[in-house]
Amino acid sequence: MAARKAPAPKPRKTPVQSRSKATVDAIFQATIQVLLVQGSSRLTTIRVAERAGVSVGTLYQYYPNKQALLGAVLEWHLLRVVSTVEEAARSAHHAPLAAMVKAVVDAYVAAKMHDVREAQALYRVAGELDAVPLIRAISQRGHVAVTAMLETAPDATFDDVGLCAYMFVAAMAGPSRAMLEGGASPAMFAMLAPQLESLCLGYLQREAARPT
Amino acid sequence: MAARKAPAPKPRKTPVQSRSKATVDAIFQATIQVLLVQGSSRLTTIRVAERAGVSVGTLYQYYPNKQALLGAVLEWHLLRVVSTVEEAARSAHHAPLAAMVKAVVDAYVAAKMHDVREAQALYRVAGELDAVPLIRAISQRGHVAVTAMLETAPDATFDDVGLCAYMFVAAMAGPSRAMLEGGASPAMFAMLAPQLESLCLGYLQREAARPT
Amino acid sequence: MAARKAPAPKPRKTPVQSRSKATVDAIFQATIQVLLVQGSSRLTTIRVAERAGVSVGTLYQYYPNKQALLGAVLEWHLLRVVSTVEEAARSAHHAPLAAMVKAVVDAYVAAKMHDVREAQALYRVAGELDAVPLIRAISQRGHVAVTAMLETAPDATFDDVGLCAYMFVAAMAGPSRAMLEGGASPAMFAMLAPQLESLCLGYLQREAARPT
Amino acid sequence: MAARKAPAPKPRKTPVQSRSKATVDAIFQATIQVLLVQGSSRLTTIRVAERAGVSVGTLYQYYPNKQALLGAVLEWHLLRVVSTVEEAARSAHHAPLAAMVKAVVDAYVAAKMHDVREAQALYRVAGELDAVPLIRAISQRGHVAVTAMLETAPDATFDDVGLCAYMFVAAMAGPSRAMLEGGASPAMFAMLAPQLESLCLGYLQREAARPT
DNA sequence: CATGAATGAGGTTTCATTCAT
DNA sequence: TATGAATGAAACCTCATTCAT
Repeated sequence: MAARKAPAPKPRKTPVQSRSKATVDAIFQATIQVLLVQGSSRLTTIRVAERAGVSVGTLYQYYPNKQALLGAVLEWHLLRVVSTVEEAARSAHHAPLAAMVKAVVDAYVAAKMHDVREAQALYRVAGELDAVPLIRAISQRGHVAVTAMLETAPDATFDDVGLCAYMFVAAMAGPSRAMLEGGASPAMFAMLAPQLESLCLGYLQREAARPT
Repeated sequence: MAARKAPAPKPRKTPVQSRSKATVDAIFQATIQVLLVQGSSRLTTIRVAERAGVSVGTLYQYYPNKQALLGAVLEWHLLRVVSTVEEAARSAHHAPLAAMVKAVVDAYVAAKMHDVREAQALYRVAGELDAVPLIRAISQRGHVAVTAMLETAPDATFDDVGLCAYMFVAAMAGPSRAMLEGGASPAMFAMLAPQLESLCLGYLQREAARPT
Repeated sequence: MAARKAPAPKPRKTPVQSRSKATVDAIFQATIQVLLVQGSSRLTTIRVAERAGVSVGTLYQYYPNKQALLGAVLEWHLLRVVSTVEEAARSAHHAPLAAMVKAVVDAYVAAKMHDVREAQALYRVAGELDAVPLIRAISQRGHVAVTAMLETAPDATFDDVGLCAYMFVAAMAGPSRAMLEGGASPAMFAMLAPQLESLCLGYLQREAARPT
Repeated sequence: MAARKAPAPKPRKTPVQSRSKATVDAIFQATIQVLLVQGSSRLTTIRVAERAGVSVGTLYQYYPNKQALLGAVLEWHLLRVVSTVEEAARSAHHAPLAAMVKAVVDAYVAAKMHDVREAQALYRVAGELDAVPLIRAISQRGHVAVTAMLETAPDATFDDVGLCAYMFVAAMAGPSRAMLEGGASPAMFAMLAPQLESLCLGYLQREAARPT
């Protein structure tokens, strides 16, 4: 499943003229729009170009192929989520464990839920790409930030901070995706953040309490 | 994403004859094989038929179209996972909370990790279908089983057992998928089950301790 | 110029049904027709399919891509020419040198001029293919046949029969192509065969007369 | 193949300024480079312009379209070859037949083999153009020069000098191309010139000896 | 004049589905 | 009933050419 896929190529041209800048932006936004409105199976280069108000040829001036385009959009999305988490983690340094968890969970939920369907759709297309390296690299940033934060907790010390940070971040994804994929009700969504806090805090407190 | 899709058609023929049964099985296995070996974008009806050792025509005798086939395969996979969880839950009735969690987590991890890549690939194609109702229905069975189990816990009572069961089941998926998608090391995989236990037990104990 | 090119793939399906046989034949003939009527730059798979009276899809059932199709047509043409030469050479064993030359030249000119424009067009497309191995292999057959013939000449012996055979065959191509490419008049074409005889016979007699 | 094609347009601007001259030269060289490095099917105007260090727009200032460019490059190449032959022919006036042949063959082989692959590639693109008139016109110059030379031969007279000159020049192309297209060994290439001499001299001597 | 972004027709190829055998 | 050849819409991508800057 990995061997078949070529590494996702990068944009082929850096926009030097201002006209270009507007065009790439339009293509970028159009990709997300088509993904949301039409679904991943109807996401074609022609439709993206049409929605962006440019011709297919123009699209291919900036992205050498469909994969490159999708890769760029996915990266942009992941970066947005991870930077939100990074910032939250940084702001919670030296806070009590419960406050740390609340800060990170709130940031994560806010970022993820902000564009609920966008996230959904992007995870779908990620499968067609060889997105593993990208996802891994960006996740790494989240783990590093959360690890650094946990190490400053005044009321908890961990045997394996890295592992705890990994589980912390990964745990948030489970119920989030479950609600997205299962089409949960607004009432359920309202409970997501507090429940995630409970989930992660319960875990971290257990791990902090463990005998070395 | 949902409005566009017609409800997934059902198999058009119930396998009453043993020959039919064998054919359907072959098609099932072939679908998964092609998905794993060639990837979702190369999953074509002709390739499935070839791998199953039948003709395309025959395939279309059993499934009116590609969606119906994928839906059936996905359902078959989900049922296998959920029934494992159901059985584990049933067998842990009246056990202490920690034992319950261990039973369910072990069953879940065993079932999920058994066909690691199969699960991955199927979730991918699930996006192309209108699989939400199916996923919701089958998840529901898992929640019901876990809810029933939790209600018999001798050492814990929950304010909202249904919600706790939901979070419990959903939480397991987060780190599991994270490891699959991120291509974790064997060492990491070895820690999955105990860590999931800690995660879920920490959560459930917190929730059980809460004041009503 | 060689490294860029993948080896021309072979037909992908052997026609087992009689309907298939007719289809491949039609596609084959259509390719030549389009090449002649429209020219090599207008030779598209769609046009070939249309002319063959089938759909593009059908064309691709028999040839995995355009190159494979062109390769097959080129091979067929070359085989026709070389087998004509082979037969002529075989029939002239033990004849006097002049008769040998006349036999081979006449056969060559007849085969080449038979489909003048076809030969032209095919040499053009050959450049887009990696046709070198094919051309070399088939030329080899011609050289072998002519070498064998020359060795039986009662009135001439050669220092290096292989080289002489090579030059003999290659020499015929020069004026032939010149007339084709230069668009010679019918009067010129009429002189081709006798002139080629003179050319080749002059050469071979010189080489036979040389001191070892 | 001829009726479809409009007469190849001429360059739209004569290089009077030195900057223009340099640009035209750069475009010429770039065309040949792209042809050799990327192949005729990847010979695009943008690639030529890039390699020449100018913009497409500039390229179109000098040549109204791609055909005009290719025509100009082909003409430039052919002129170089033919002028070599002309010079050799002129220098061999009044020499014995054997010396004439040697002079012309050596010049031809030197010119052709000098840019072996260039010649090959150009003949390929020539097919896409309506290059027949051009090729004929330039060949004509070669024939005229050789005819003039042959008429001064002190040791031979020909019934139809024009025809003999035509065959002489055309004959050289056969083995030359055969070696290029067949990818002959260096040993074979070393024998090309002497063998061509033998071929052409044999022919011319036969023709000179013929009874009127 | 030079530039290079934009165009869009057209080329190659794939694949779900049908239907004559 | 099973077969697999045939279909053709539709996907991806390229490239000669134009024209606003």
